[in-house]
Amino acid sequence: MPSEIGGLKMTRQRWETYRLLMNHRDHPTANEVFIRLKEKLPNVSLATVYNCLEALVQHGIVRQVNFDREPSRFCPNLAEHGHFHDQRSGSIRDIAFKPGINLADVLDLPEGTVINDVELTLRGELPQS
Amino acid sequence: MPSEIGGLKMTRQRWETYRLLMNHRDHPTANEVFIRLKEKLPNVSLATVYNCLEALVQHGIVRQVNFDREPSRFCPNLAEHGHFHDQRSGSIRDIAFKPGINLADVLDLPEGTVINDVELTLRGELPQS
DNA sequence: CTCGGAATTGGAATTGTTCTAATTTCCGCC
DNA sequence: GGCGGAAATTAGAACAATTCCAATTCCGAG
Repeated sequence: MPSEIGGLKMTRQRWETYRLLMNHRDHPTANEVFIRLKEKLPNVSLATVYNCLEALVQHGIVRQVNFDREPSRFCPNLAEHGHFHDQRSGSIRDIAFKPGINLADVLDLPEGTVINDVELTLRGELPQS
Repeated sequence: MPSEIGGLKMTRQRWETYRLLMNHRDHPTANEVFIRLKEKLPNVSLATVYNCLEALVQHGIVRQVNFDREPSRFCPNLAEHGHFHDQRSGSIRDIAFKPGINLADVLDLPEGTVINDVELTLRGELPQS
């Protein structure tokens, strides 16, 4: 276990939370993380899961993704990207921008606007593959 | 009062809710709508406000806007646009796409994807004007 | 006018998240 | 190796936005 990531001191719980997100990148909710984490750390509490996720989000190590008012989901993909919720399967999939596209370039923002955070979510149906 | 809008039968409460959103387009929360609506309809209940907003959203007459896990806000601007939350003033402002830009064109989506809904939110600082 | 379905209402219930206070762990220093 | 203070973790209570529920009111067709 590294002693820190991105300036955040790693503890057992933070590290396992992070590893879990990196390992299956299926955008789990806090509660899903909690359930999975208990296999590794049987005494972990839900409060700790929230604490760890918040710490990771604050340090820019993972991103928090919100679909409407559903429970927040967590994503370790740090590249600028959106999220597509497939209404057929219920799954959530990362959506990249086309090469060379910068979101700020396609928006009609006043000169000098500072963007600190962007969230792009889509809902629809992916083609039956 | 029209008898219906977009297929939704208008009632006194739905109509006043809609008018209120159209009149000051400052992205109020359900609770803010409730407080304002009481001036016109003193006996209105918060449950009704939620019902009316839901009916309007379902019929595509207004849009529901979510910033993280904050209370939902409501917006009668139906054009495809994003929302910018100015961290300095706390205000929310509609952001149009640059002319000719279609969001689906800049995203790397599989051929045949159907998009039913898009939500784009930004957070940052608008220039001091 | 009257009946039936839809809308509205107030309050209770639900749910994801945050807070609190108590305990445990971590880490530099003796 | 033990000690002390700070930070992290824990369990459970609290909270806030929203939804549900049962009772009442409204509205339009006949």
